[in-house]
Amino acid sequence: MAPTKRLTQKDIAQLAGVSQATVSLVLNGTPDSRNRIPAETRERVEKAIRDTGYVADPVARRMVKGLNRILGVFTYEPAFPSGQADFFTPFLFGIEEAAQDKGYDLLLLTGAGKERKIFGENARLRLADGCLILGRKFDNTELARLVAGDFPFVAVGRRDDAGGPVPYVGGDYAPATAALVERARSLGHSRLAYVGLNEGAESTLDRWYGFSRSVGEDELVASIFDVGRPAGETLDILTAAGATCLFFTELADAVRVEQAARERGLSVPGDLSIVVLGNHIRADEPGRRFTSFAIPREAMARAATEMLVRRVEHDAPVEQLLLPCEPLEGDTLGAPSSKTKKTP
Amino acid sequence: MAPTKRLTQKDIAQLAGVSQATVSLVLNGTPDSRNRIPAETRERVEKAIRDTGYVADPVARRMVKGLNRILGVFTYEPAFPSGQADFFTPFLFGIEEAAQDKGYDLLLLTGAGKERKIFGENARLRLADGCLILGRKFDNTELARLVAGDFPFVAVGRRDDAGGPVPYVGGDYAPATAALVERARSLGHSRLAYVGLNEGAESTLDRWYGFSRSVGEDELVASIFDVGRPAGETLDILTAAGATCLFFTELADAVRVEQAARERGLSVPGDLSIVVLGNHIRADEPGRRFTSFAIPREAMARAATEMLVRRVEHDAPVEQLLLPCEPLEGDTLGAPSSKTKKTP
DNA sequence: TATCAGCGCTAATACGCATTAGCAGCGAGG
DNA sequence: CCTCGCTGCTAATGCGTATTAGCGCTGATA
Repeated sequence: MAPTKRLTQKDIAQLAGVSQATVSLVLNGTPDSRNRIPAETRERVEKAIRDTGYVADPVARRMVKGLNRILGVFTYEPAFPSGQADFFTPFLFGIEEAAQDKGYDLLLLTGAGKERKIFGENARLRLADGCLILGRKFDNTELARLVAGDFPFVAVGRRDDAGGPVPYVGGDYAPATAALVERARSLGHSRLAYVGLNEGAESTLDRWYGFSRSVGEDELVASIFDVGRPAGETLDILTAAGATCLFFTELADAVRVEQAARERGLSVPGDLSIVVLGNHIRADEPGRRFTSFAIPREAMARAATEMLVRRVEHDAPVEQLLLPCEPLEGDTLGAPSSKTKKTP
Repeated sequence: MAPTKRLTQKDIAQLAGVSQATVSLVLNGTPDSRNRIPAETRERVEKAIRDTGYVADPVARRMVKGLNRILGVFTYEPAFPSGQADFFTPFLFGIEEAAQDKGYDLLLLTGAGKERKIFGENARLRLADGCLILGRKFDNTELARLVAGDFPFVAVGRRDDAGGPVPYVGGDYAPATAALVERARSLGHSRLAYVGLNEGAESTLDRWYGFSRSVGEDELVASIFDVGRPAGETLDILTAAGATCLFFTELADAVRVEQAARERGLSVPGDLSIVVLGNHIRADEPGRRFTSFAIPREAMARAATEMLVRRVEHDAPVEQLLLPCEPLEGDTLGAPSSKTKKTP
């Protein structure tokens, strides 16, 4: 049996006793052409539309021209992870909210059956008027192609140039990181350590730059440019170097090191301060509240959506926006004690 | 900057010195029609395609095929709540997974700007090929209209008839509830109590029916057909009635009553057993693990998506599917003690 | 030699919509 | 009486593709 037939303008036209063209005019005629259709006729058409719930086929509409009031959302990883921390949820919430405000629906590109690629067999993306791109890790080739092309898009999260400026809304990690360094310094810390990658994604780089630029030559007593190392080993290195305040890019590392420290009888922040660069999802678990800064995910997503709408509707120029990250007090940063100045 | 004109099959045809139809046949002819194009010609066409990097316009492609490969997702509440428990996430995950499998994208209906209604000013629903409907609470008028219409849809969660059978995938709460009652009975409980609504949503009714049908006349010693009542009051009533095992539909009620019980020196499940009818999101918090049953949300969503695809593609008949809910052992159901048989 | 069956390809059409040109009717102005 | 312009609509077209019907040709068969 054939799939259910879609309702078309022809059907509406028949119901209202007019031509297909008239239906189209009623739906989206310019003020001048619309004026030429008397209220009586218009109402007949509108009634037929209301009765049937007809909506113009986005595909046909897109073909002939113009906008669908649909924003594409492309995620490099599945948008709704089953396990634990859901990275995308706050972003999606912000996007949904802004899209609803602006009167757009969202098209979630699923990566249909295969690996997630924007440009695949099917540039299905193009059904939407424009597209938001999310993901921990972007494919730079694709990004360059997007930049080169003329399809409106906005990245959530700062992205480096890819053959041209990338429109984005990101978090301003560098100053937020610097502010935390300053705060540690003002509490009396002068022996700092950094644990995290110093290369890779832009968000990672920003943290490292923000840190390294605000830290004095002799303040940085140890760096571990790696993540996921055994906590004991990490702690050995850092305490041997006499660090009094540890900066982590990864919450997981911080959690483990904090635990290891306690097991060795070191109190946090009494004997050792710990700072995490950026709040991570589900950091709001019972127990420790790490000193950190807030990543305004929802606000980023809203701003990105609004930026995209500007680009779609008014062909606005490329914008790049970094939103400030407020410091999170937490309870893992305090004044240094003399006890940790030397390895026990 | 003038948008680069999109490359079309006509361009390729010109380059290869053939007709547009030939290009299309080379790209996606059936084995029989393809055979009729000699290798020499095919290669000329393919070379032109390689040289130019031509890709068929997905929009035109979908247009002629009549299928958009888009599934609508309508939620009666915002899909991504910022606060606390996110009801929809597991559903959305299942939907995304199944849609990706089947090669569909998802259109999140935001209810563009206004109150969420399927049939509103803007019945954008029909943008998609079919639609999944989620929500704690449905609008029955709208449901009836959907049933009467010919737009393919599937509800996630059982829904009663609305002028006709509603296609759905739900959780089979009644037997799961009955199984928990049976389990309590086999542990020796003979004085049971029920706390929750006995009217309203189908999911609520199912629990009550499953409970009331499997409970003997004299086993049910107390019922509170309400939710959100003060815990102390609830506990007073139930213990006065001599109940040894309490069944809750709402996790929140159970949590508060359990706490109240402990404050009165009653141990759970030592002195009082508590059962929650259905696992709720974030029930996996530290502390108590209530005895309950698992609602297979992801599986429900996957099944619903697949059902919808069947309806969209093959005009399959209405199906109604209930998925089993596995019991969750938990630690709040144990053998009754004599201590609770009378109010202290 | 007339016929006919492939072969290799193309013209034509449909998909659903937006848009433009323009038709029929009518009252007003000349 | 003949335009002219306005009103209220419709026919026709094009978007880029998939698909079908069918054309002209060649070589084999009757």
